[in-house]
Amino acid sequence: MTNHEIAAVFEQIADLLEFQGANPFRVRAYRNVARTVHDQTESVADIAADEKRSLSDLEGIGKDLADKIRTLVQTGSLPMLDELRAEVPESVLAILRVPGLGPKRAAQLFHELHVATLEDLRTACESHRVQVLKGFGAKTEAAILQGLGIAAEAEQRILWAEAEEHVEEILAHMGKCRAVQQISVAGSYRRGKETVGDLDFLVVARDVETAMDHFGIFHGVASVLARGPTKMSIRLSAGVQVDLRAVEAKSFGAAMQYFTGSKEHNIILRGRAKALGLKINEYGVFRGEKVIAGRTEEEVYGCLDLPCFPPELREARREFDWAEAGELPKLLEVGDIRGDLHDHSTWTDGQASIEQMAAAAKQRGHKYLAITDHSKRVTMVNGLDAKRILEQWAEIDRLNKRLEGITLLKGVEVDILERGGLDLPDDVLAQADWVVASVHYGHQQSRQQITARVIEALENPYVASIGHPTGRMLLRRKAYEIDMDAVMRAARQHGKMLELNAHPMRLDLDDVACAAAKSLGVPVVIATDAHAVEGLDAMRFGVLQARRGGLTKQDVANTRTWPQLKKMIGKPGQKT
DNA sequence: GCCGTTTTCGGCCCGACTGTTTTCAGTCG
Repeated sequence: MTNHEIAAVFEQIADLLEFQGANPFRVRAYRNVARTVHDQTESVADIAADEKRSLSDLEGIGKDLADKIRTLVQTGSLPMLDELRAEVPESVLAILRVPGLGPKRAAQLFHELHVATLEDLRTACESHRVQVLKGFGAKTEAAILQGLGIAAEAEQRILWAEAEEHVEEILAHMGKCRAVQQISVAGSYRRGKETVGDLDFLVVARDVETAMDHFGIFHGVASVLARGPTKMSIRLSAGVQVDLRAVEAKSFGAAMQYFTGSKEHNIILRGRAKALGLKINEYGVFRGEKVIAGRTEEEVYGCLDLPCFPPELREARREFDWAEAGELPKLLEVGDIRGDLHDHSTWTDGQASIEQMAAAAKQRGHKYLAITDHSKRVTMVNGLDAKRILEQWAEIDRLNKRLEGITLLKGVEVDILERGGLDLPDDVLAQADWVVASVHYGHQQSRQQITARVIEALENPYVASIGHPTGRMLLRRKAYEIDMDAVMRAARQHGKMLELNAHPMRLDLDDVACAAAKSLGVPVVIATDAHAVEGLDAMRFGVLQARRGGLTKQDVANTRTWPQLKKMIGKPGQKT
C-alpha cells in the first residue's frame, strides 16, 4: 500500500467525521496523519512492517493512529472507515465541496431534507425547500445553486504555470492603479505548489476603495464573490477564485507571512508564538497589546528566533527542525542549472532543428544540451533506429565543431520495451554521451511489471537516467503506476540518476519524491523534455519543485559541468 | 486524537465576511 493510498483513507475518515460533527481537533488529527503519511519520503507500509521501528515516532501519530495504520496496511481495510461509510453515504462528501457549504450545513441538509447527493441538493434548492431551513435563507439557497455549477466543474485546481499567467496579468493590471503602492502575490502560488486552487494578492493602497474598484474591472473577472473593507474576492472567467486583501504597510510582512501559509506551517508558528507569550496574526506580532514586528517577514520570523523560510519550504514538514539545528538547506536556484538533458528535435517529434535548439539553449545560459530523440518503438513520431541515430550523432559531431559556447550531447530517449529490455542495442547506446530510458508503452501492465521493466533499464550500464519515471500527468489520470521506492533503491544501487521532468503538466518527481531521492543520495536530473525552443523555459517549474523537496545545488546532477557529469555516469570501458 | 521544561487533563491559530441573525454561527483560508 502506497503512502498516497494510506493518506487518502485517513483523509476520507476526516471528511466523514467532520460531516458527523465530530470534535474538530479529532478531525484535524486525522487530517494531520494523512498529511504526515503523504509527506514521508519512505514507505510507511515498510515502517509499519519493521518491528524495530515505531510509527508513533512520526509527528502527530500516537498509539491509536499507529494501530490504525498497521491494520490498514496489513489487511487492506479499516473497520472504522467501513463503519463510517455505513453511517454516512460517501456521496455526501461531494456536498462539502460546494462553496459555502461546510460540515454543519451539509449535515443539516442530509438529516432534515435527506439530501445525499449533488443531484438531491439541486432538486431541493430548485423546489425552494432549502431556504426555509433554520439558518438558511433565499440568498443562501441561490448561492448554493450557483456553487453547484462550480462544484460540478472538474477539479478546481490549475497548473502552477497557468496560475503564473493569471498572476502576471493581475500584477500588471493592478500596477496601473495609482492608488496601489505595493502589491504582491502570496498563497500556495508563492509556495510553488505544482497546482494552485486560488490566488491571493496583498495590496498596500492609498485608497483601498479605489484599488478594489480597479481590481473589479480586471478584464478576466466573471463575478465579484465578496467585498468588505479589507477583503475582496472575485472569480475569473477561467474559473479561478482570486482574493485581494488590503493591508497597511506596517503589517505587510505579517500579512505576507500569514497569507503565504501553509495553514499547517502557520499553526505551528502561532503555537510557538503562544508558548513565548506572543501572538501572531496578519497584522503583526504582539506582546500583549504592543506590536513588536510586522513590516517584513524577516521581522516576524525573527521574533521567534527563526530564519525567514523560503516560501517553498513552508509546509510544516522538516523546516522547523532544520531551522533549529541550523541546517536549513540553501536551495537550488535556476541560475545553478548548467544544461538540459532531455530534449527533442525535428528528427522525431520536435518542432525545432538541432541547431535551433542549440542556439536557444545557449541564449538561456546553458552550457550543454542533450538531444534525446525517441527510439524506433515510438513509431508515431518516426522514432530513430540504429542507423538513423548514428546519422544524427554524426550530424551533432559536425555541429559541435561549429558551435561556440554550447556543447551538444549525443543522446537518445530509448524506449523501455513492453517485454522488458531497451529499444536499441548496447553497442549503439555505448556510443551515446547521454542515454535517457523511458516508458511510453504498456501502461496497462501491473505496477510490478512496469517497476521491473524500469529496474532492468537501471541495470543497463549505458543508461544514465530514467525519463519521467513516475509517468504522472498532473490534473489527469496517471499514465501508469510504479513502485517509486523500489526504483529509487535500484537507482542508488546502480549509481543512476532520476529525471524530474520539468514540463508544467508532468513534474513527475514531486516534492516528496525529490526529498526521498535526496535522502537516498540519488542525483536528480531536472530536464525540460522540450519539443520546441519555448519548451526550454520550463526549467524553472522543475527547479521550483526541487526547491519544495529541499534540494540544493549539490543534489541536482545538471548543476555540474559536462566533464563532471560524464564522470558521474561512469560508463564501462570509459575510464574516468 | 495528540501532546506535555506550565500540564496525563485541557488545551489545540486566528480573523474576515456573509447571511440570518437582534448578538452570532458557519464557512473560509
